[in-house]
Amino acid sequence: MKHPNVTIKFLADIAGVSFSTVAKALHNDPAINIDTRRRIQKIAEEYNYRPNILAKGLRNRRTKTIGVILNDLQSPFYSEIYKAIGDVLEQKGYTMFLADSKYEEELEKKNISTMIGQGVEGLIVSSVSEASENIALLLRESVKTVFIDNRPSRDDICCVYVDHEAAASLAIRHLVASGHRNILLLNGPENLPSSQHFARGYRETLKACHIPYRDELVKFNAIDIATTTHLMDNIINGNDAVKPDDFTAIVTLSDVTAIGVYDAAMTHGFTIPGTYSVVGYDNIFSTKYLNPPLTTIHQPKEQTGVLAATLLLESIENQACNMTQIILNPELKSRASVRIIS
Amino acid sequence: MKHPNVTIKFLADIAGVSFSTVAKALHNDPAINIDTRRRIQKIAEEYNYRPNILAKGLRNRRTKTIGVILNDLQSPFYSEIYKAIGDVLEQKGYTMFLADSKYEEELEKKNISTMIGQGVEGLIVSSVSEASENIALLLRESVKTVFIDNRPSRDDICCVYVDHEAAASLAIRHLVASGHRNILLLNGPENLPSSQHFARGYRETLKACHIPYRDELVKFNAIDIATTTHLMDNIINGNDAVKPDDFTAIVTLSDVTAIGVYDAAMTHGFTIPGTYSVVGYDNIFSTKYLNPPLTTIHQPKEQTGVLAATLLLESIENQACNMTQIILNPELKSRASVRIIS
DNA sequence: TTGTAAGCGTTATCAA
DNA sequence: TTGATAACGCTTACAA
Repeated sequence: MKHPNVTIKFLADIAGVSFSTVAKALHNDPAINIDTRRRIQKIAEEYNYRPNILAKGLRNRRTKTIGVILNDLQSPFYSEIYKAIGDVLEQKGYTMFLADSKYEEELEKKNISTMIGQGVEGLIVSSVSEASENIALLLRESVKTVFIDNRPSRDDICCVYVDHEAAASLAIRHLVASGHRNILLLNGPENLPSSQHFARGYRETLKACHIPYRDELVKFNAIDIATTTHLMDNIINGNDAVKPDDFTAIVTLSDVTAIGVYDAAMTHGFTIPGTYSVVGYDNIFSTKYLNPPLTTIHQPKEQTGVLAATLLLESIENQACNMTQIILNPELKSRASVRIIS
Repeated sequence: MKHPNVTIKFLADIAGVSFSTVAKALHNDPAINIDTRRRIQKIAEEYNYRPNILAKGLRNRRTKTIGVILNDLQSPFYSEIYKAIGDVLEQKGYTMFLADSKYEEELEKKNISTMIGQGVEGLIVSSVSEASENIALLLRESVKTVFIDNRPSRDDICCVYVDHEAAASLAIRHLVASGHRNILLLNGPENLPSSQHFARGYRETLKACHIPYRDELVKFNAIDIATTTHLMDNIINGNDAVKPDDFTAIVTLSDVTAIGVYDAAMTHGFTIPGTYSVVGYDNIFSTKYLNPPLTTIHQPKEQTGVLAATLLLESIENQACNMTQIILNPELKSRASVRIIS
């Protein structure tokens, strides 16, 4: 019942023909007698023959795999993106490697290296820092890459991203329109490109609204609930440079961070939007059902994934050096976590 | 600056030695003169040499890749699991293929086939139906497999899962203890093994509580918000066999489905737990912050991923035929979505 | 200490 | 219409 390794050679022995005849028959080469072809195909089926992609790839330089490297596999924001990527790939017959860089530059570098070693034909990366662009740039000749989730510093690389400055602006203007002037920014890691863009949008918009910018109101931190809760603990308890009365609203780089604020609200008994108004970013699916429903800036996540994958496959299949840069627009979802103050 | 293909042969030319000397030097073979070794390693570094994994894999039958096949990449439930899987793999130097079967048997089969073709050394699968076990069983000789998220029908395969019957029992008993006797079960797809186990737990527990089982109170449906909302619409509008007054509580196979009920509550104006009490399953991270916080049955997702990956790697590295079956325990998280009625 | 040669499973070219 | 042969890049006896 069990056969050691069902290879072309193995089938050739069984069929009593040469292995190259089998190869041709399996490719339905019309040069081979139609009956022999049929017969061989039948045998292949019977023995459950599966071409060895490694050998194939070695020979053809094609592996039909692409790598996706993101900063947090668990985040609903990213999962919606690679869900979409996976769908496109599946449809086009590609397989997806997935790796988590955890916002760590070293790990990202390692992931890129591993994927290239695995022979991926393309890469989709949400990079940790500007530096990582350089890595990929260095390697661009060998692997096509599409960057997502941030605007690269150079314009000769392919990317799909949402304008984070515009997003921050949307958030700030909404809060200002609701009467807020002291806005705490709970940003992501400092080296993260999107953090930087978001912070710039925050600064510029405050300026445009004639509100003085205060450096201490911008916090760079890891994007997770525990870190955020801890930070809020410190603020509420007076152990931070920022005091509880220094702000009336909070803007976050991510809905996950916003949920961290909700968590702190539960433990410290402050209320949203009573004590603090909160505006998130991403619009992950559960935010609509939070208590209170979170006002947030929507990112077209599925679209990001679809576009990135499509772009990548196109540039792979056409051997073209694609430099398309697609900028998607954020959108305000006004819900109940912002209070109007006088 | 750019070199066509940095292979061992290429390095050999540069170093002026034979290619096998290079191969050995790169493996730090002590047979090679230490100076030559150093020199070659330096050159390799300089030219950014990266061994071709395809060739390596072809030769060694080792690809250092494993495949993960799940039913819904986007679900926070699964993402927590493969986050954990990815962490274990990364640490052990493996790369992960990820594929989505969308609860479709055909797609699952295709995914398994693709992964095997890619030469994965192992597979972690949350299978769509009992049938798919057979597929993998058939192929067990070639690829080690660990099943997660459901109890297989046979006991000679390796798996890690939470006892869904126990979970359903926990949910039902909690509701019964709160005075509920008419409980709607919003289950998953009918062929899904976990749906079946959950339904059995529901039935058995009702029986144990001396509550008559009513077949029409069990709904098999896709696990997503839209489907659930639609179903609830029909019920509320009287377009379903089940009428709005037929039940006072709802148990769901997944927190995502529970959120669908929350969604329906918003549009139809019924309240949770006022109109209906709700108990979810999975304990995905956002449930704690919903309005109201969702009472749910916790599954140890991270642990599932870690155990599955560890088990798999062990059986790969020891060439052992591992048949461990690990059963994890669910846990009630009592929050505010269940009302006590008299 | 270094080099030669065979083989992993394909594909593709050329000869029979 | 079929078969022999070389090549993809690597590992590993074995020979020099």
